[in-house]
Amino acid sequence: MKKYQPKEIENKWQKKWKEEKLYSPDIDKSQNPYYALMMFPYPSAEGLHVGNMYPFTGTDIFARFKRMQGFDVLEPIGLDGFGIHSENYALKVNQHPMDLSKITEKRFYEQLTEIGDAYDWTRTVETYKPEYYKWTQWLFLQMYKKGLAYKKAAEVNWCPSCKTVLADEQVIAGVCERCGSKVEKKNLEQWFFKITDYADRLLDNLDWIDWTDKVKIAQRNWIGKKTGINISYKIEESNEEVTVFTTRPDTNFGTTFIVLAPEHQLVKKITKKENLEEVDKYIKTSLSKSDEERMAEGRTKTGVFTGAYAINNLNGKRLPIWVSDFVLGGFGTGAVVGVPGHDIRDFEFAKQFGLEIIRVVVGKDGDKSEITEAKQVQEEEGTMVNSQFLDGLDIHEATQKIMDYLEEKTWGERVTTYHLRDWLISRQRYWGPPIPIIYCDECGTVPVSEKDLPVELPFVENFRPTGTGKAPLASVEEFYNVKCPNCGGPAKRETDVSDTFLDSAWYFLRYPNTELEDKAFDEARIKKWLPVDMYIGGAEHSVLHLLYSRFVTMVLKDLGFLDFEEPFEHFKAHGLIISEGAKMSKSKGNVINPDKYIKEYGADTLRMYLMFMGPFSEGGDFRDAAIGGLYRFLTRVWDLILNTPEAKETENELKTLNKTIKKVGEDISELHFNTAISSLMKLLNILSSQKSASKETKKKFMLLLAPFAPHITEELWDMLNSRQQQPIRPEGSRPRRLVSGSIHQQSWPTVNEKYLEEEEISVIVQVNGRVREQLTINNEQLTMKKEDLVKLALESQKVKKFVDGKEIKKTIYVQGKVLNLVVSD
RNA sequence: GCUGGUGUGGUGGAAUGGUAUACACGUUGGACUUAAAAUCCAAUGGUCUUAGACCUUGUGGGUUCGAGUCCCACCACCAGCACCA
Repeated sequence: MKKYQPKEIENKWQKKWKEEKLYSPDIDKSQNPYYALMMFPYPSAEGLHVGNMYPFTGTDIFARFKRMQGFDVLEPIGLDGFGIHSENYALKVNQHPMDLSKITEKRFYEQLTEIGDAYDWTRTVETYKPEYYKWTQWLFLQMYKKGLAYKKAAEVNWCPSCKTVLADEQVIAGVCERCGSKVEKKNLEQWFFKITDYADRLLDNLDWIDWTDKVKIAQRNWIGKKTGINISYKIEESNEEVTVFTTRPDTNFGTTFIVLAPEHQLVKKITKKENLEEVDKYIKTSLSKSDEERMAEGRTKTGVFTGAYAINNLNGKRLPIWVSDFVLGGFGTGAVVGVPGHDIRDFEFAKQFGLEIIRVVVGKDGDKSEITEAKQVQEEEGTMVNSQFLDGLDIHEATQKIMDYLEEKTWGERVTTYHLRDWLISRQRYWGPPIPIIYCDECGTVPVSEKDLPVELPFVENFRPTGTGKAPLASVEEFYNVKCPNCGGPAKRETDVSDTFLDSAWYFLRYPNTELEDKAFDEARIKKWLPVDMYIGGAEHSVLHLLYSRFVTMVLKDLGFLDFEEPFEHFKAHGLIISEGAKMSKSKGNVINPDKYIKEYGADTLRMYLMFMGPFSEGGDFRDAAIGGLYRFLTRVWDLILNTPEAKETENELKTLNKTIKKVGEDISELHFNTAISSLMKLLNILSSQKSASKETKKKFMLLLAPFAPHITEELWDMLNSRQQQPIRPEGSRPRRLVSGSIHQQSWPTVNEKYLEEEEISVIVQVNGRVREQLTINNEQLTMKKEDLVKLALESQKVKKFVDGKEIKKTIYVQGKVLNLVVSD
């Protein structure tokens, strides 16, 4: 009797699958394409931990299921090895990223092989290889041609530790997404992509794409579309006007002051002589404040009076103009109206400096008194007061009415603003694709010609970031000194590299096209394989990768390269596997290595354990306490298939089997792997308790288990069918689909509806909503009248006991489910 | 502060408004064994001495014949955003 020894069988099949190219669909000839993709990973040389393994495994189960459903599944893999992440690690271990990437790649692919994922190993993508980043640079050029890539000087986020600028999306609560350092502001000239041009489309499409809701919500919030109005005020003793942006013009009769951002260009023009010194001092200190200092200040308001006044057109009220850094230069018009009665920040500011507070809204608490405390500040709801023609209106009605009024008087203009900013893509680092731009004194900014791509990243011994605002490539003369492609005169290359998120913003287009050298992608292949049918990944990329990819896809559509504008019509976010209550990280020392579990129990057990732990969309805390249970399950499966006598199938067996086929299929489709596994366990329990199973049942059980535990099922399938040796195929030919071939090329079993019907139905009998009895009725009795059923129920002593001596007031019957008798007390 | 989400046995978790605690782990008892491991069988939410009854899905209300599920309020935790006007 052969024992279940995972180690022996797993390596054997992994090798065989790879040799036979079992999971490589014919890209050009596939009739029924299905593209299943797990979000592009950026592994480090340290290897994957079980938290990393988790989403790969779930995606693989789903993809294997789709393959068995008859699709030609493309399930590719690759890695994003460029970027700060990999470079910082290289710095830490003091190795060159170019050398390190080779180690990382090897280790990563080995680990994914060991876990048994069904990747198409013939078409991998690695972002740091010139044959890939050539096309990343090509993408930059397309952006440039379309006028969507531009260079400007701006206040940008600077990470002092990574020594590079960062995109807004990469600054999390004021710290660098990668290293956690406090981010500073720096004024630098940088390349941007005009993602804001696509804000509305990025927002509107969210209505129809099938994505995990919380990710859609995060994108909506990030795009942050708001409609409001720009109102202009005349400034006393001046020809200037100040324009403010507000979403709450309804409260405009409550305006008592105006505040400008320190960098607002009007500040210098309107400040009175006697206030000039103080204002200058304030601006200097506030602009030199680091984000850290500003955060430390919290909500405490600082500010300074300019001495100037604006006039409110509505009521002629004089509004003192202040300067404060709670107003952001980069949002709206960089100026706000101060309505301290109905905006908490304005209230704090007014309190700080003793400015007037006027109530113009009464909330539902009915408080009409003077506003002296923060808790009286009404922001969300209420009725207008002290506002002339707005009095008595609900604030939302008032908002529309006054907007109409202000526009009619030409004192204001409705506008839409966004939280989304343009995507800053320059990085002053080494490990990325050089931005393909040349600067010529004569011709100005000249894009590198497409035929000259790639602009290869040279091997630079000292790749350390400089911290000067210039990239390491800026000290490599042989790199940056070039001839202008236009005039032939001396010119210099751009020495910044692009953001690694650009590498990953289009990789899904490359997978079906990896061997093409003369184009990024082939039109026919794109038509066949894209958009991605199922995309699975982490919710942490809601506003990074997922937003950028959508933007890039839209641009490529507008340029005529694609015929769709949403790359991922179905996106499901997976949960996170944490450890000891925290995300796994080397620094916390809570990383769990999968290798030891694979060694001890095998990959199949680990796969199943990870999936059984809880819902895939939730993740969970990894404790290995229960992993033995899954190993036991697989051992019992082994025993069932090989050592349990075959017999004619029983009625019960067929019923459970068909129920399980239905349940497992539905569950995998919805990524409910944990419940799919539990129903497989139930099936096993029934088969082992009856101590026999038919050959057909055994086979179907194997098929259902195959996506979860691909090795053991392949081995058992092989034994069940006493498969003959595969004929030796000519070099490079594709494996034929053989009837007795791999289990992973078989069809998913179909449900026989006949066995889903129950001929005995149990109806529960409740008295006053409490369960008292369970009646078993047959199929014909299902349609019996309520009255008859009540009679039947009353025959039961258990029911009688609770009904006797009481009046039955009401009966409710839900067919085949529940009968509730309502009796008086 | 804002926006989402979560809260169920000793543990991970399951439950289209209709038998709460499926499945698994753990624990206890038993079988096998000289013994242990492995395996198999049984029990396993709580209270009351048992038949049986009552209680139980974070807390408090509500809707309903019937609520873990729907509504309101609150508490706790998690995630994302945040001086965005």
